[in-house]
Amino acid sequence: MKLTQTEMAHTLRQAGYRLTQPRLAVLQVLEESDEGLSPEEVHQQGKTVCVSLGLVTVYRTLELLAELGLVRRVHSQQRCHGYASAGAARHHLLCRGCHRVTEFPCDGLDDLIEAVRRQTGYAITEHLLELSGVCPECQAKSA
Amino acid sequence: MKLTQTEMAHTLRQAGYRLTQPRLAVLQVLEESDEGLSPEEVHQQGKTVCVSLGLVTVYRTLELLAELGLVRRVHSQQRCHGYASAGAARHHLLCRGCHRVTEFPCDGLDDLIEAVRRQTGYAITEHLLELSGVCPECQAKSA
DNA sequence: GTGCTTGCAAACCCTTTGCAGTGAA
DNA sequence: TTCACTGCAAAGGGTTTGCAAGCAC
Repeated sequence: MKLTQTEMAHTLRQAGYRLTQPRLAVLQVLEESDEGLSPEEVHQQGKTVCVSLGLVTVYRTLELLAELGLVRRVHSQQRCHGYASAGAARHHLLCRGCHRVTEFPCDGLDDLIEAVRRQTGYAITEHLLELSGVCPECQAKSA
Repeated sequence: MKLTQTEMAHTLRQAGYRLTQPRLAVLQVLEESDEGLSPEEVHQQGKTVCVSLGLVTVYRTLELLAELGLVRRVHSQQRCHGYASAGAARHHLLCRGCHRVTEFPCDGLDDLIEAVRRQTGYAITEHLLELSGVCPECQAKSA
């Protein structure tokens, strides 16, 4: 699921924020990329969309967009501070070859979480599941 | 599963490293704590065990111990660079109240991973599953 | 026109590196 | 005794903050 500019504008407006070129640029970069990007990478690619884009603004924008749920933070062993466009799922599949980030449906997870809740007594409110491996394309390349 | 000093000494020796006071201190702190600790926290607590312990040594020791598999890196939305004593599992349950890190058995995960592999074609080599919520003790406190 | 937003520069903090003294084997 | 290890100090790099100029509304 990708977010359109219209949807984004609406979300920003509703939260009392303005729709600006830098914000559009950051979101566009994340939507056009399948990878989890670092702030630095977002800045580099964002400058092709909004020439005057500053790194500081990227940081502020990423924080804002993450707060609004328009982008999602991606943590992994390799790159700890990645950002990706927000889809519905919280489950990420990382390719260690090309760093692309894919989301996948994860039907069995709820049962699993329920089992853990029963065993431990925790009230579980969030989960983070990241699988990493090699995507079909990179497997083909290395073969 | 906790590691004893003897086991640790053996692991270090086998890899060609020396068993030193700072290394013992760092491991002891992580074993006595149920939380995922930041390098800074390990340093603070470690100084009660090894008075002269320096922060730099904590960083170097954590990296070494992680490499040897004696401690494990813990990533989460809140604290990105945490370390915890290594157990058998890779599944962590974080309490957002007291920051304790519990490990839990996760029987259904292999099936889930296999399903994702079939759907996506990825060769999945690693996984990271972190659940977070509120532990029973913290639930009781806030009640 | 108003004031939220931006970009630059500088401050900040966490982490890493260099080096001489120290202690484990 | 040897040399891996430590701790200090300083460098390094990524992130945040302050402020005047610039746009969205």
